[in-house]
Amino acid sequence: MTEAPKESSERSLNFIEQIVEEDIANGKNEGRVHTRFPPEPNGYLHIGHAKSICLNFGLADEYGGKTNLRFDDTNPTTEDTEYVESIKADVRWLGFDWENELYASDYFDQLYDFAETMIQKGLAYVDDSTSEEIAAQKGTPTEPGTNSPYRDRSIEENLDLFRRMKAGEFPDGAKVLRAKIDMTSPNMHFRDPIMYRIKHAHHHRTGDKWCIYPMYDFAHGQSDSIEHITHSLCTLEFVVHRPLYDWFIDKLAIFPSRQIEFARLNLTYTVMSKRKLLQLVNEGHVNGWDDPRMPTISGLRRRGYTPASIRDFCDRIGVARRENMIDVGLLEFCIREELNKTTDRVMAVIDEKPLKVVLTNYPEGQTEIMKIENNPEDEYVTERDVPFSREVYIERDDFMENPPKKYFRLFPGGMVRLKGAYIIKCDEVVKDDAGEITELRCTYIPESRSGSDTSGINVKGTIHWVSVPHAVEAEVRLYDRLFTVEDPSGEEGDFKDFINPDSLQVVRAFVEPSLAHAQHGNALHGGRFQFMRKGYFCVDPDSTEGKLVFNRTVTLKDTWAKEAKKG
RNA sequence: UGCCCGAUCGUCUAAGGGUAGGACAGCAGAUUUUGGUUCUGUUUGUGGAGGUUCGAAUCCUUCUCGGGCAACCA
Repeated sequence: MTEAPKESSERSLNFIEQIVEEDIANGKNEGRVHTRFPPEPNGYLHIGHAKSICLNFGLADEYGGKTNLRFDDTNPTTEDTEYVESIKADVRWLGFDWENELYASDYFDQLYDFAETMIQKGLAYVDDSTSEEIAAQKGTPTEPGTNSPYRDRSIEENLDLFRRMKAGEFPDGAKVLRAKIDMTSPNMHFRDPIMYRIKHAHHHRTGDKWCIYPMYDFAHGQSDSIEHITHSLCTLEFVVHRPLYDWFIDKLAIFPSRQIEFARLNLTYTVMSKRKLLQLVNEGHVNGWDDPRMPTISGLRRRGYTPASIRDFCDRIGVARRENMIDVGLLEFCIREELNKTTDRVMAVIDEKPLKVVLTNYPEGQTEIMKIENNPEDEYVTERDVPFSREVYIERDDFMENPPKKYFRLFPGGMVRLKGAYIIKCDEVVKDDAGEITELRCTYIPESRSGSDTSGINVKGTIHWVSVPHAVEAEVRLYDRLFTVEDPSGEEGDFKDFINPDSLQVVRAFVEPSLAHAQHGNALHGGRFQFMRKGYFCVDPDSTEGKLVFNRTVTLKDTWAKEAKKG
């Protein structure tokens, strides 16, 4: 028996949990809950799969059950072990552990026997029609189909032919095994669906043992059944397949799993179909499956997303049967919320041409070590050393010659605090012949040192900075949404017409020296940081000792940008 | 034009005959050495029409709208 489900008074259940609790209450399957995550190993996992993974593993966890990882590998021509490995890595990275690692191909012998059983019951026949002829026989959703001329072959002939298909006597496409149901059924899937086809192809696990392979519709339901899956969760497009699965299960008299369909995840400003993602990769619109702009698990990982933030996201979006389009802002909220608590604050001036600030009254050659807190969110706040000197870089955005109202950064005659250091006052703007600002000459207020400020001066703005002689140069990759419209797939025309040309911006930055040896991966918090006032960043795997590369995971919320836009 | 799903704030998601609630987003304010965080307040919703009922988001009818189904793909 499983543990009793948690008291339902407080928590509201989603429709799947309600079904599961009803089933448990009714003593169905002895109260057992066993789910499965069934990817086809022909592509990389994306955030939509994460929803399914969290659902399946989460449900089993919640009700003391188990979850199998099962690869639906019934089509050897599109599948590969490369995908098997990436899928396993992604599921593990998300934080889940499967009960059994299984493959639909484990059941090929069993499935073959099921097929013979169907023939023997007079419920399946070998059809010599071409695929075009079969398509024509199917009719259309509004017109009934017609029977194949091979539909009434004898059981003996069907058995003989099917065995010879298995033995490799016929070329690809010469024959198929079809279920004998009803060519006039209003459900297209009941119009004598194909059960087996001939493919003389090498399978990634069974090698050359088979030259006939079952169709998904003749493998999936039975695979669930064989594994005694109690609740088989899948997406809405399989609703119309369910009666067929139930029909096979019934005719074969095997364990009936209960299929429950939910709406797949759609995210704004991206695409989620494997076909479209593959196209983006193959046509070079992105740099591979793990491009940080991709909604793939590997892309999100490289972008700096954490497993916990993705799980939290999947939790927040809920699950239902209506079509949905989730605001990508929710995903960003989830990662900000976690990174705000876990990352150290550091300073990076992200600017191709940063502004040099010279403190005219600060002694030449002097260096002070400022103690700056790492993360104010920590219960026990720690500090790090940041060198300060006569010349510092700031971002050009943090200075304006003619500031608008409510601008409280630096401007001529104005004052700001350099984070963790001194308040400075802008005395002079130096320009080159072209009129471009090359340098700011400022004075610092010696009594305003952070932590021992006796100046009595109150400034509105605090900006970040990096000491020029101590600055470490780095490459920073700034990412924006991959598409310019919320629903590129729903738009007229090709979805690729809406690719955002500015989704990747590579810029130079100068970072504080504490980051000089920042590393991808194993370092504290996976090499993730908050660049103060800019956003959350992580060290990219391209980074080396000599050349730092950071990815921007997400910006900080920027109410000033919003204000400035209002005008 | 057949069959199958579905329709609750801008976006998700609760409420399963008895006060339409939460999250994100938005807006306003407070705090802040990050225009961040945090805190407080707040705008916004049951697709239409009938019916059952003391009472309907919820049950019934019907309309409208959205999505899916015609691969030897999964």
